[in-house]
Amino acid sequence: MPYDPAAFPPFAVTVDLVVLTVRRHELCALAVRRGEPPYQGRWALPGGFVRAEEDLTAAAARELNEETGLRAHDPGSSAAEAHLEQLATYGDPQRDPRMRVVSVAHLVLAPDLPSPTPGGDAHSARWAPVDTLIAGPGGTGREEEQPIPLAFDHDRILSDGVERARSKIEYSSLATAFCPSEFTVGELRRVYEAVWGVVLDPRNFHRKVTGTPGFLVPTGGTTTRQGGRPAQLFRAGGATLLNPPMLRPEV
Amino acid sequence: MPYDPAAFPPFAVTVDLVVLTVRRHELCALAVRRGEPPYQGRWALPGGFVRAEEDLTAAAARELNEETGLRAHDPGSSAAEAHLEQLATYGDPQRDPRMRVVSVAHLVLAPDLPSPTPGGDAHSARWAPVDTLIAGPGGTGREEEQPIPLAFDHDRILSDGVERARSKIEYSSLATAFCPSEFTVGELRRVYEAVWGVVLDPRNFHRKVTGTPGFLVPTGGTTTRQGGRPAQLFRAGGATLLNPPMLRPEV
DNA sequence: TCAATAGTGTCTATAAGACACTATGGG
DNA sequence: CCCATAGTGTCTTATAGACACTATTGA
Repeated sequence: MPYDPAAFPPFAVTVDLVVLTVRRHELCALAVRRGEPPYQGRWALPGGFVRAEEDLTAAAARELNEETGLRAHDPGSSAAEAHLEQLATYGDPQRDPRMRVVSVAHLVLAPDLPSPTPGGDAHSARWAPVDTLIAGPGGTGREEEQPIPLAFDHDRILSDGVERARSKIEYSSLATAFCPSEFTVGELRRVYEAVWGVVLDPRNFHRKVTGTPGFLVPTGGTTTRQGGRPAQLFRAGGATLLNPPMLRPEV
Repeated sequence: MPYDPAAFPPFAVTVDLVVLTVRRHELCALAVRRGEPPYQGRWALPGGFVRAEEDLTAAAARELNEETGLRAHDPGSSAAEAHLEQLATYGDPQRDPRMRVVSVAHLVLAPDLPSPTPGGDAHSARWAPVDTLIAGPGGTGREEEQPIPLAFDHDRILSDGVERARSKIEYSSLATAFCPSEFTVGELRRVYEAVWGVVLDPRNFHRKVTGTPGFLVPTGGTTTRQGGRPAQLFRAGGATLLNPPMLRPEV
């Protein structure tokens, strides 16, 4: 196992971001339009090179802030917060036609942003329902149309990120990362329904989440922003792992 | 977002392997002794550079075969099989004092090998109980001694790999990857007990695993290699996800 | 008034945990 | 014989899912 620093093959290392949010009861991902070849004009995931003295997580957080203005889970910051975690690394030798690029993909779960178009240098960025970006498990995209594939291997990265988010809200309290800092049980339920693409029983859901210690902390306030009877407002509690988990309906 | 191929900072990319097995009722990991600086003489995880035209998974499988002779889940091969999956990527700028190295760690779950010392070019390799390599959650290693830290950030990589294995056997049938091709329910239970470090009720365990469709397929044979009444032999079934999952006792 | 959502209670089926009991080999 | 492990059955308790019912707002 000779470990010769001079003989290593050179790689470029990038970070790509799967940024997910829930808008209008739909799971949406952030996509940017490529302005140059390869894949010019196609939609892609945001991302960029890791700098020479930069940690991988720091690079992902920097790209996220440049694209959306979000800060990655930075307590005490005035900027909006989002959950950031490493997703997986993609390094097929052919994934970029120009050179050997290894991309460390990260997953971001963000609350619905007030500004529909993110700021920063991403002038041609949009939130797109994931169904319009990638084909669903049934093999068909929304409205019976096949979506135009994303650039590079970003279809696969996005699919992996969506599946990670879908499974992770089962056994963790991460679904609250899609909500504003104060939210109602009904709003949290609509997050689950949008991410999983199912309909949940409001009464059993209420009993489940309010009965799990540490999941939700009541703030004392109420809101009628969803219409109907005023609902209690909650903040995310300290619990990160849910035991027993939320059960995703199947079949 | 300028994407200039000529301006990227050069990285070295390696794969590191967390190879786990169960030997004598203990969860063990493969460790190799470093023969050169840095960290000369210290134990480390096996690994090596990704070649210029090699996929990440292929590089991990190659390193695994060089170190242990195992093949990664290659049906139809005569060599022993093991489960291989990507674990996570580690890229702290300071993790290797010589240069910027990004390591894509992989997790391997292997059955107990007949040869106690793996072959290949790893003359100073050993299977070590994970408790003797890293401190447990209580902050103490086995026998009240603090283990000597592994080279680089391999303590953290090994911890992450062990935790991944512990949680993954809850909701998947991956525990069978630690078993030979034919095994008994009792042998599978001892795998769970070794990986989780707990004692499970043999009767409830038997009812649970034999009642989960697709988990185990009886081969018709029996064995008395564990002593006592002859036990049925099983092969791993086609199911990969267990629903409902195995429950890890807590507290 | 009605429409909408919030929230509670009750029943049933499923499954986990505890544990008594029987079965079948080897020394 | 005893001892080990394999395998089955039974009881209790926790909880998911279905769903009846009440509560509180705005239009």
